[in-house]
Amino acid sequence: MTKTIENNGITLRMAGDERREQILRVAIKLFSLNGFRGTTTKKIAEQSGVSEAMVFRHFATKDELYSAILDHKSCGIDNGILPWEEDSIERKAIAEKNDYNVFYNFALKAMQHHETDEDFMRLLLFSKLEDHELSEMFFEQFVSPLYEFLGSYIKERQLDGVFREIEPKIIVRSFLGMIIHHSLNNILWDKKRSLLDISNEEAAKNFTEILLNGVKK
Amino acid sequence: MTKTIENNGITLRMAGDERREQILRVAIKLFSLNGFRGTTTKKIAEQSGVSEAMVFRHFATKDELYSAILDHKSCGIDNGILPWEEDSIERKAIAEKNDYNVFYNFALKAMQHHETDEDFMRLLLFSKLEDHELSEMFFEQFVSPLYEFLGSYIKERQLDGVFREIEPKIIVRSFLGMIIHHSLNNILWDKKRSLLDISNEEAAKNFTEILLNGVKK
DNA sequence: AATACAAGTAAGTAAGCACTCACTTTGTCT
DNA sequence: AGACAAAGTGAGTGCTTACTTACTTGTATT
Repeated sequence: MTKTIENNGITLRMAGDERREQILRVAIKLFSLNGFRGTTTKKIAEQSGVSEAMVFRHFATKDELYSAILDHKSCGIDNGILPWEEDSIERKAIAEKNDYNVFYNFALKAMQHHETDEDFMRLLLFSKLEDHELSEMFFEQFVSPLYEFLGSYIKERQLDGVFREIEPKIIVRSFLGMIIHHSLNNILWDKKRSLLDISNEEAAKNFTEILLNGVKK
Repeated sequence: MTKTIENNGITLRMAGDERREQILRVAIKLFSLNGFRGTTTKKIAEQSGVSEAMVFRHFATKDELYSAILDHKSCGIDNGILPWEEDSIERKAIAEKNDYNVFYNFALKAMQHHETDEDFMRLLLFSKLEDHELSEMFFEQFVSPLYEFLGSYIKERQLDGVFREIEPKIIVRSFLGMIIHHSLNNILWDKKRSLLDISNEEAAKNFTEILLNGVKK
């Protein structure tokens, strides 16, 4: 077993697994900032503090390095359990049919997550534009189940006679549109919040109120 | 004056201006598909049916070619007049304070435009991620005035006592979120409409109804 | 202390990139 | 017909890229 040794604060040697993970972290950061094509293996090596040869010892090709991100960043999915399924507040709100809490809590958690993982949002956008597999995987494993989840709650509330008879998927799209577009504005287009500067709580509250008043009977 | 000559359907020689515009059109297409970094001057030359040297006769550098797009694609702005300002239906709806028509017509026109100019949406996304100037320009010349336009109508209707007292910009963001997120889904994430397959008219109708019920007193 | 193996590197290679230059072809105008 | 300018090219340039090879260094175990 090799051990990490420090000398004047500069790491000299690492165990294989540690180095592998470090290179991966650097790669994720650079891919999210500059895209796949805009990131060179040389830059990845430099920022990892090793020679380019080491990058290729751990990952046979640049493509393999990209693919390894798929395993590392599992789209926020914990061994098959989706984040809204294991959120106790969300589950309670659904059980109680507390519409406001269901949508407010979902929106807030989503926007908080976007805020703490800007890299992933940029990675997703790049992967779609540059035509890599990450976006497809995310769509199948995350977005599709999400439409199912929110859609079925809305259908339930329509049967309860509380929501108007609108195609549930359109309601889901409207709500996700508000949330995702807002996050995209904050992360990408208007980082300085010159158009609109509100807290996640305020945004979640307003989006939820507009949606619920919009679909309630 | 040179003239375009055809031989067996293959264009042999073009006037300078014609060739310049053709190269620009090809470049726009390729940049929108593969991004700036993903597009080579060789490919641009090939698809334009000329040698690489000709590309550099018309545009000194690849960067200059990108910048020329800014003049060509003026973001849908006709010498300073924004599309919603010259739309007669929109102006009529605003004069009559017909809320449904104001929002429905805006949403429909926007989504129709997105549909016919997918290239521009991809170009915008790429330009933001790859950090080019196009997105900045679009933001200042188009998005900012749009918030002003919709925001001031909403404020007016709040003073009329028809809309609830919500920060107008939040309402604008909610509405644009529905529209843009829907277009982005259609163009980028879900081209096959596997999640939701509705016409622009249906989408505009539903988004408008949800928003107006959401903000009306 | 010797060994053995993993971590690490310097210095490549071939292909691809943006960009150049010396040159040829073509249409127009006297 | 001959001169001239503009349209067009082939064969480069030097640089960067992903990836390789032959080699050195460090350390845990015997």
